[in-house]
Amino acid sequence: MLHSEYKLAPKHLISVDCIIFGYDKEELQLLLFNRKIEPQKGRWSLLGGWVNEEESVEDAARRVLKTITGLDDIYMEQVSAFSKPERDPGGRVVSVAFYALIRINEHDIQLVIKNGATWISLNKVPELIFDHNEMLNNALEKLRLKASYEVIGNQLLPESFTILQLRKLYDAIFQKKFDPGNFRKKILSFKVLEKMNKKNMKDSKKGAFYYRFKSNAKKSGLIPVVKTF
Amino acid sequence: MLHSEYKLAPKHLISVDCIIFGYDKEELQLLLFNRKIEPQKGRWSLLGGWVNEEESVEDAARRVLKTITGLDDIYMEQVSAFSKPERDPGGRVVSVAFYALIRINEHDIQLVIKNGATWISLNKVPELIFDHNEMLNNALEKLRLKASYEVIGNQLLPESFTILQLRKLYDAIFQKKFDPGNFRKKILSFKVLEKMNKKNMKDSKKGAFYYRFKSNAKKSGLIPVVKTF
DNA sequence: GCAAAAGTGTTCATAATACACCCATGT
DNA sequence: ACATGGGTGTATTATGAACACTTTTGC
Repeated sequence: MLHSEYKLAPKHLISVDCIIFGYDKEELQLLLFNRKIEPQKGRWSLLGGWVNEEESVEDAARRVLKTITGLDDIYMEQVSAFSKPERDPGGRVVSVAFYALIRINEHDIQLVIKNGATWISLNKVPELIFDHNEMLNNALEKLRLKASYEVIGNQLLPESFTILQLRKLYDAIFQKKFDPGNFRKKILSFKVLEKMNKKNMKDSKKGAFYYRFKSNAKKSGLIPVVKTF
Repeated sequence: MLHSEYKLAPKHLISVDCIIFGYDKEELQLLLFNRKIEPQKGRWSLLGGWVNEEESVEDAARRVLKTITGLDDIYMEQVSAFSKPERDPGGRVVSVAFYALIRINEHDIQLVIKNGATWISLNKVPELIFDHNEMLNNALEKLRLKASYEVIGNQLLPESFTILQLRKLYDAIFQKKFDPGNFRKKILSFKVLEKMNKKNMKDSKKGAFYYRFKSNAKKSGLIPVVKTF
């Protein structure tokens, strides 16, 4: 492109929308906002925000995530840009969607409530404004793809967790029941988890060892973690 | 977001950049532009263009692809949005990258030349302006992922092609040699190709049947076409 | 006859799947 | 005692990788 063209080119509003996933009560949860004021009062939406002059879309997403959850260093992945001219009735806005994974019990729940946000289980998600349902579906697809090829959970589960908890997370993500024995063997074969000297005595009589992600764990590349489709 | 906020929010230039892949001479080719004028004269770049007021980024990409190649209905996939504030020294521009697959012999080669574009083999790609090399790498990764999970080639090869041609395309994409027998069996097992009553007598003495993609072919989901990583 | 790709078949190693089975313990 | 998850083992099947082998035909 030419320098001279820069002044002539049209400018656009750019927003970010965040699909915020958490995990609680054996289900994937989504942080949603119920609009308190017109327009669109009472309708549900994702967390959104404008992109400022001197920031990347990633920085914008981190900024809005921080204002709502109080957390820095949230794990995020870009989903896609959404840009149909009519997607937002309020004006022509190009939005870049991100999904974020957060530990549901570590964020500032008061801050979240104050901001009018609610955790809603994935299979109870209502109709959302604009193209937010489409964004959610794209995000879920990306999350599933990621979970297929590497052991995820570090950003959704507590620091230490049992294989049962991890398996139930996978059950929730893929909406199917994984075989306990096979799942354990497969997950441990990746050698990204380390067994701790602590046992969870709450969820079973025998007690299950806690595991945590190794700090130096490398990713698996394209070796399937689970076969799901 | 609120209606009232729309007027206050900052506006940005948005561009699209296209990573245009073709296949010729047993190699993946990339359509690149050598700048004829200052600034950045002599340097190489991807095909880019501004996004207009009333069009989606996909429409913008299709539009610039059409002006350069003369083709409608080009196969495209969104790669990612690139938005570091300093990525373009000419100004703050958020760019959405797309990769496109085109049949290298079907486009208007005169139009391409007139526009100052050149096909360059993937392993001879020079340093590109801005973050265009990064865009290319992201696009290649996406293309490889796609080729891993479904039989691609419909958009890169001629309408009818031999298994040898398809295998060489895969060799080029993954920069490795696939075993002829195993590749044939695996590809045909997906049942997305149909054998034609025509033989290619050019590339072998015995002659190889031409195949083409079935028009109704369904995608494979997550069953690997080839193992590559 | 040789070379080179076409096309099929065979063998071996590895991985996924479906279970069986014993363990530990709170109730 | 028994129910429940923890954890390990195993038989069966499916898949991938390596490669042998036969076919065809232009040179």
